[in-house]
Amino acid sequence: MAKVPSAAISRLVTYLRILEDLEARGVNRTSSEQLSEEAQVTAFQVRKDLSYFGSYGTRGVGYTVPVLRRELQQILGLNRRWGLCIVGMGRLGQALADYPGFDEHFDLRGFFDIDPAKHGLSFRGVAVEALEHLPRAVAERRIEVGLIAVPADSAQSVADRMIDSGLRGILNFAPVVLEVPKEVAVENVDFLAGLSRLSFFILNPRLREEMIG
Amino acid sequence: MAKVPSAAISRLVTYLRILEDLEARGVNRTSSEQLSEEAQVTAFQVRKDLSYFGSYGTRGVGYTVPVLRRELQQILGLNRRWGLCIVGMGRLGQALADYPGFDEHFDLRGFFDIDPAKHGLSFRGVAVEALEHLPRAVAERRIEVGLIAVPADSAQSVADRMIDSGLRGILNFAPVVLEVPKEVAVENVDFLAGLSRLSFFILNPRLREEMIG
DNA sequence: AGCTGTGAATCCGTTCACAGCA
DNA sequence: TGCTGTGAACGGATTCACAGCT
Repeated sequence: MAKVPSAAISRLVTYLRILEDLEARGVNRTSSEQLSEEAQVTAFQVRKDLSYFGSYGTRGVGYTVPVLRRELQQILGLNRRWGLCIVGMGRLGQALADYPGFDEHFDLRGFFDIDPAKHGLSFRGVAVEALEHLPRAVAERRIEVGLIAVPADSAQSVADRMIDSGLRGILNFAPVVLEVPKEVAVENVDFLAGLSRLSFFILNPRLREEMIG
Repeated sequence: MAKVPSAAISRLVTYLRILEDLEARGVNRTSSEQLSEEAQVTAFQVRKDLSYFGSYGTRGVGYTVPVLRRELQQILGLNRRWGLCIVGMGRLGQALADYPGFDEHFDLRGFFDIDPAKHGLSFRGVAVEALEHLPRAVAERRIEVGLIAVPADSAQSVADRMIDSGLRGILNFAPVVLEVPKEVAVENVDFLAGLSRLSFFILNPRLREEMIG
């Protein structure tokens, strides 16, 4: 299964979300056409994206919602729950700690902060700890993914400690380009970058149209 | 200036951030080489990205930090502040309301929520209002960009009201694909999608390497 | 000599047309 | 017949080599 465009992975996440929604609404059968409308891509795109990983539909018929949902979960690794920790329990970290959306596929197993004033605060029944506890927590609680919610100037050092502790994936909310070894996966979720892009697109509606997006 | 890859815009945002940082540290001169290291792209990429918009450096010498910073601000529309409002003052909306990073280029001019219990709460000296006030606020306070921090199932209806109110740009934190007319710019900042991708990349380090990212 | 700026070449992702199967 | 699955064509983005200034 080599040669998958990385943008395809993002679209798989979207398809999965749509399928989970369809399934919750009791829909049993769908098609590349329907998925493409919901995801706002072409039906070609949907079929091609799926074909990188296998054949999950029935020709002449379509896809069975629970079947395709399960396959996509499997592909994305969302057929199991991942252990997650948050470093940086400022307002953003706290808001994320209480965000209900994690529950489906992720389990919050640790909160860390350098500020002693935060230690002992509790979210979802889990206490905030000193950052020094990170390595042990990662090992003992099977934490695989770390979420960085600290200011930009300490994000790199937090990332370093996460990697030293054995985390293999980092979700980075700080507006910096992290340097990490290639075996560590990083996703940047920098909403300030999104805002900055918005201003450009508002100024250049014509150009944005040409870019399709 | 037609034919700009849309990914180039994201990189310009990164370059700008690096330049602001260099300038704050008193650095006056830089090069495509230095910028490329910080942004983790190639120097070719940096020069090409800039060349879509003009020639801002000096051959044989490099770039003058404040000059290039100003040019990028101009291109991205960040040489002025944008009026911003947040709809959905749950924990995420509240955390964002207090996030200091906005200040440089954005000005929070309104908070809205459907829940009357939230009305009157105040952040940064601005009170939370009923969603019904949105159209008037947009017109009277020059609000250009709206940030959606509501649950997925009400995100589309909030987007509709934002567009009716005259907002031209939407930063969407809800995990849904919004339907908007093409003259409205949307950025999705869905961190759950980022997490879901992470799980895939952790499972497939080999494949991720092939994808470069 | 040195670093930027850019047309041309290459690479990669998306689109397409249609083959394959129910 | 109908919708999926996919090799081939296309187009857009990145890489490159070098021309252009200072």
